[in-house]
Amino acid sequence: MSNIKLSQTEENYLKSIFHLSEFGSKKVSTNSISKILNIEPASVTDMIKKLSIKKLIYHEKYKGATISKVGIKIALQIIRRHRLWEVFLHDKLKFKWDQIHEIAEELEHVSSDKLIDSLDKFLKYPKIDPHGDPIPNKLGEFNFIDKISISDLNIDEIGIVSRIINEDEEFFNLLNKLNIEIGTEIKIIDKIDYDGSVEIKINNKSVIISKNIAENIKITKI
Amino acid sequence: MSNIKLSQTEENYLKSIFHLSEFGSKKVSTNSISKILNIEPASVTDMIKKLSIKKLIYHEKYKGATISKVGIKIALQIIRRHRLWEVFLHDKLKFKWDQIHEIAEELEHVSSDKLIDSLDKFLKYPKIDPHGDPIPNKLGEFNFIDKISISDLNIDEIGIVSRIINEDEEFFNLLNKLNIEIGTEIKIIDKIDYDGSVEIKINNKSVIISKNIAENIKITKI
DNA sequence: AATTTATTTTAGACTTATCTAAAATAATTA
DNA sequence: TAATTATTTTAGATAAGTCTAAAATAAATT
Repeated sequence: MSNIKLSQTEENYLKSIFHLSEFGSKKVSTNSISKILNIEPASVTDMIKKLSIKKLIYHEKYKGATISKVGIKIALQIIRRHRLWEVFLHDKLKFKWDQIHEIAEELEHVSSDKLIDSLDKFLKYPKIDPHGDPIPNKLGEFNFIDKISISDLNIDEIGIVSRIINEDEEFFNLLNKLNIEIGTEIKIIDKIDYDGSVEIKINNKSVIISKNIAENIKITKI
Repeated sequence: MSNIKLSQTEENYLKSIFHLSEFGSKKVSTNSISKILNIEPASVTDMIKKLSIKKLIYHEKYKGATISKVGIKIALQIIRRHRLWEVFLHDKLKFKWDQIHEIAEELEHVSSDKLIDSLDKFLKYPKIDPHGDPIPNKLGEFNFIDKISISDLNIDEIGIVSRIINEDEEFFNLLNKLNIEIGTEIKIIDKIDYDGSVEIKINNKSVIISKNIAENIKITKI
């Protein structure tokens, strides 16, 4: 299998490149990696060379990087590890939704496959993490995520909250206050043309949320 | 508290020095660290200097190192993390006794205190790890471990297995075969003068074990 | 006590991952 | 399209952690 042993740093670059490439479909610029990882572009160039040599990405000078098949496969395993640990932290250790990401960033680099498969089993093979993001299985397969947000529903339509984009503590607190979590049923009461705000009903209580908030909450239409 | 953030490498050195010093009571030689960590003496000297500057150890040129109070405190926290993860791997993920050490070596470096305290709670504050070693609490306190082994008992005395020294797979398999685990009651039937072998009774079945085996099994006399 | 052996340290080099400053290339705009 | 601006790469430097070879010191042996 993916017997290429990568350093934590290489894993972090690869994961970022995968995310930026939107599942491998887009070229990724040196600058965008630089911004996401908070590392100078010159350093990014060095690592791009290194990952190219290992054939995890392809790279043409001055033209951005593309992640390879093997690269995608490895990235998905890192994401699998990250999300399984998030489930563990949230469900078992009772961490709050907004505190799990940082710790999972460290745990995801622990390299034992057996550990991850045992953890997966222990957690009963979860399909999504606490943010609603899908968890790849050991083959890298996963369910595609919902692409529509509350803003995309029409009046009187109903959706189930499936994913939270923003991972800030403030956003978490807001959702708490609104009684919104993964699985919450939301009905659209009104859409305000003026600024894109949306009036929604949750547990029979109606509130108005801003366009920005509405766009950060992905839903499955029912 | 111990807000000094150490690298994984520094943590590993400190842990080794702590173990070699026998709870801080003995001077530790450069060579002994070198052997335990499989790193050349010259490199060990460099790290000794580094840890000295941070006051985690004291060091006089050519005279060995002594671990400091602060060093001990930090070492105990690393050991706490290691052993709690071992309990998790063994009890929750159902790893075998001999497969947990290596993975715990990685997990112990994940640095969140909140993570470890939550894990401790989740595991119901265990006092010993699967090898029978004591787990320090968050203040670094722990129960002292038994210092006598099967060899130290006299004929007709009874002990409870409290700790397994040797962590090899072979030794694990042997114990499995003998039906010996932490908590097993063992009675001394005979001690063979010729080579120090010991005849013992486990669950009413009697076997003879070599001196070496007997010395690797610590017990609490009852 | 003098010599030999073992241990520890110094000196200098290498790798990984980073940086800054400058050069090369690409993209944008006037 | 020429000039300006932005992006990317190169060149050279630095810190952490390692190495080998040689020097310094300590311990053991004759």
